[in-house]
Amino acid sequence: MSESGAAVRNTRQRSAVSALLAEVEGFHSAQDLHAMLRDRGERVGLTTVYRTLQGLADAGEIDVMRPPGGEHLYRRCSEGHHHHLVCRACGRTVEVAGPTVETWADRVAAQHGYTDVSHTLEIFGTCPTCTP
Amino acid sequence: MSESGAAVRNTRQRSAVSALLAEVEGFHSAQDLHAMLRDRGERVGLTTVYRTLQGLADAGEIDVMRPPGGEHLYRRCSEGHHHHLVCRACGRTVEVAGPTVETWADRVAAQHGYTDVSHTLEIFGTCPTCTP
DNA sequence: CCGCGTAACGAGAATGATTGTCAAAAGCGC
DNA sequence: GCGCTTTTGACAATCATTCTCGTTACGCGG
Repeated sequence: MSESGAAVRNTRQRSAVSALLAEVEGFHSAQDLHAMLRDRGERVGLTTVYRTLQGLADAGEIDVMRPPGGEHLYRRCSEGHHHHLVCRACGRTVEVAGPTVETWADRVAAQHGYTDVSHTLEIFGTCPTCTP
Repeated sequence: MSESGAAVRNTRQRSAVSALLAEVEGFHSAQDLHAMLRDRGERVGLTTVYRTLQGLADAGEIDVMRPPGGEHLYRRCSEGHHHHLVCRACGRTVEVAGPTVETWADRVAAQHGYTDVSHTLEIFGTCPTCTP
């Protein structure tokens, strides 16, 4: 019921999604990834892609971003906590670490008595290549 | 066509939305605000609420937040640039200023050659009242 | 004060990503 | 190999937001 059993199974579809995320670069929407899998010949349902991505996100194995555009974007990222510097023209992404920010956020939250703190931070700009 | 004329008109509906935002506290969704206006007896269309909110957001008079939940939340905030510390249980919000973060973000972006930099930052936690 | 041109309004339909449903198929332990 | 349980997947449902387009009314010049 809630313990002892194999709570997570190893399925072909799950592997396919993981493998794909390991290969592609940059952020992609769920529908994007679904289309790529289909092109590869993998038969995976859209519903399953969504479910798998949510699972991976919960497990902390991938990062989720919600750009102003509206769709969720997923990406396989390096292990530690970090943030993203995204070009708003071409989408090029740079991972940046900001220990100062982490500390500051925790401190500010603590000052107000908030616990169980998390935060989201995205930086948008125009990269050198896209600058006219 | 594009100049000299009154590009923006002063309508009853626009005033109503502004007035409502001036009174309420915390973040509210567009549909939320629309319902409140209706309760007040103001006859304003949902479409107009969306349009007005977008306009105010573009003008920088209100802040927009995109919580994991999925809907856009709007709030009348203090003038300067700042961020939000939000309780994920009761929604209580604290405005916080983070000069360090601003500087850091600009510097990091500049190091990578990115220009025209902006950023979004939200801090989530559980406020003292909601802590078990 | 009156009338006109144009921006804003509003009701409903359209859009489109995400989530729910439920019968069928496939893992994993035995 | 067998059976129970999880997972899958096609399709429908949901729901916030956007679009359309005829109607309304603001603001200004006359």
